Amino acid sequence: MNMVADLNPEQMLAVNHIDGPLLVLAGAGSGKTRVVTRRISHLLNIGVPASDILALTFTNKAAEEMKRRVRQESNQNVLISTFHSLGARILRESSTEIGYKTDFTIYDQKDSDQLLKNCLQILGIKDEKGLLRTLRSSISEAKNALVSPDDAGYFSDAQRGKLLQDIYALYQSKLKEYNALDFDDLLFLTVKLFQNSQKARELYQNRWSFLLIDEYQDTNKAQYTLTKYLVEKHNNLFVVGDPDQSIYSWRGANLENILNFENDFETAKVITLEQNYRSTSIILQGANALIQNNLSRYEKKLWSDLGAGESIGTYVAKNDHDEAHFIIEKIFHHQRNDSVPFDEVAIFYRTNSQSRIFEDHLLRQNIPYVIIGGLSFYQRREIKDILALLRLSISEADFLSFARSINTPRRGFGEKALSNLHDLAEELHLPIIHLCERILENPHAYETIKLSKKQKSGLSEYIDTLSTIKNMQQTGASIDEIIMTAVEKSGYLNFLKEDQETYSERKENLDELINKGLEWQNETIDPKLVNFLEELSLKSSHEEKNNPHSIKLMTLHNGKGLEFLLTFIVGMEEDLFPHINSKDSPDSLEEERRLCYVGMTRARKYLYLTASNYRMIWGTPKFMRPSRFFEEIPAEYTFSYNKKPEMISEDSDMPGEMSALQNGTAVFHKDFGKGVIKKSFQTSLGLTYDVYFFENNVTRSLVAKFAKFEIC
DNA sequence: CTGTGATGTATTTTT
DNA sequence: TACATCACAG
Repeated sequence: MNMVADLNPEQMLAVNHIDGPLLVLAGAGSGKTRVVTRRISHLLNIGVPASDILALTFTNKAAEEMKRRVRQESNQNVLISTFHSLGARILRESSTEIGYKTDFTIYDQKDSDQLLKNCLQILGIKDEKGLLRTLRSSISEAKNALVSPDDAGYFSDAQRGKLLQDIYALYQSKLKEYNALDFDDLLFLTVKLFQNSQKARELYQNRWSFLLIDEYQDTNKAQYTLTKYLVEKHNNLFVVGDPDQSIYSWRGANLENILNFENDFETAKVITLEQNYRSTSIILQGANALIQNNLSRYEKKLWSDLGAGESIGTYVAKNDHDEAHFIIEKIFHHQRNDSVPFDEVAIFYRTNSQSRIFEDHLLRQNIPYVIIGGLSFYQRREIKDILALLRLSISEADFLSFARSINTPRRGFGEKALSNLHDLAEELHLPIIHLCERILENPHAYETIKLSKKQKSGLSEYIDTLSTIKNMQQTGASIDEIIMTAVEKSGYLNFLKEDQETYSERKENLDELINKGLEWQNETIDPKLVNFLEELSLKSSHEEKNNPHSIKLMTLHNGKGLEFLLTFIVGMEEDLFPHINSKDSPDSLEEERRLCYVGMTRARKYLYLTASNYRMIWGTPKFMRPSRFFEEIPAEYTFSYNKKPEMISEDSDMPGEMSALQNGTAVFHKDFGKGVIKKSFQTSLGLTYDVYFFENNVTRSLVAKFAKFEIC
């Protein structure tokens, strides 16, 4: 194939680049991925061995896509992975150098939270409201900034700092005791490894002589340092990114990394891609106008020759249902008039919790949809329970997984029994499973542990299951068989049957896990359980079953890198987007704006921005004001679908305007059914009724001007 | 140890 | 709303 025929001059320059550092400043929709994959293909064409090349991305999705394209273009397999899985790969190879065993477990965020909770308990600190969250993010922040628990300077600020330092230290030592790493460790410890071991450094510097990095604007200090080490010898670094699309500063991303590229890498060249191949001009100009409001920014002039196109539609709805209704109407409209298929439609929102109302409406209208990201399959209880068992069969010291699985089904191990076991294991420096085995062999050898009959038989069954699983691995049983054994022999399936309500759903999920195992088994060269588990931990958002004709719902963050013919950004209200937590600092406000920019530039032809005047937040109604971002897009690019008479006038918000219905009036509500008014009163939202509904036997407070009920 | 119902408390974004 | 934690009874 001709590698350059369909490229513009700048893209061509980038693709043909071979030696030395290069930064490609690639605006939204400027063909970034194509440039990366073509450049890989070009290197392969001129004789660079595939094994010399390494490409890094932030998400699995991006890595998959790139792999697919490279395979298509050059028919070769190049190592393309996320930063985190690269870390895992390196650390497994060199685990002993950092004091871990090679089969370490990888903890996801929920696991980390649990461990952190245990640490607080050990230190006798009670888990006040936001403490756990704060600690988790502080520790994560520290690791991403390459700060160890013993780096005294960092934790200077008085008591808080000392507390943080203590907990961080304990947390880290527990991880090691359990032979487990958290997500941040995958980067942090890899950097540490390189800092401390010249041997390791050289090994990996020699392994890859060409390094490519996608979304470079989102690198944090750990990733940046890792990059520095990897390219130190050959200096062939090719990065692409767009400062305007930097949306991960809360994960430690440092915009300076991309802005300082030319200083960091002395012989660096820079190429800017400004032609957008995705969106029509009006959409692009609207997005450009918005992002111009950011002060700290490199000016870039994105342009498109795809024609002016449609105006950006805006709509401020009465309430969240009205907003959803508007969107569904538009989806049908474009399906009828422009044959826009469902899979070319995306709804973007700021927070995951916003998906629910759209799900309700889409379901009601029979529109197929998929939620991308969101609550992951692998976070479900039954999945985590089984995975805990599997992990333990590999890494026997993983107390967290032990605590999770020993009592599902109930085997009589409660808080007390667990803490006794934990203390003894710690004291004897024994992996928890080894300790259990010894106790079973010689029940009277340990004073602190007295097992009841139920506990004894339960534990011995449990250990038996584990060793069966271990045996199966050694004798090369397939992954799906192993999972099936874990589910059945452990008694877990029977345990699930106790709750008839949830049984079938949970069973289905486990079946899907088994299927996943089978698939993975078949497409992997050397299928080992450790690797399967690693992939699951690192792939938090698993791809939904291929549902080719469904519309996509996702957070704006999840939308990065994607494009859709018809795109909605919803919930564009002050305090929601921009989010309330971002309002105190100009920097984070600018990041919200970049997020909006990312969302807008996903649209190819049709873009709608919507807000709602009124929405339920945490079960209570709230008035909202349209986002400032509306005003930042010049009116010449937009078209408002609000008809004047429908707008809620300021006056109608005034209390006392409506006269109250009498108590005892029978009403009918379309969601709640028949009811009767029990009380009427004024609130800040105006006239409000307490209505008793017969169907559900509940009394609800409904604001008169929003509630959809009729008098019967 | 286990099950229950009451109570309170939090929602940004992800590898 | 929805989930985790807590108090209490069995």
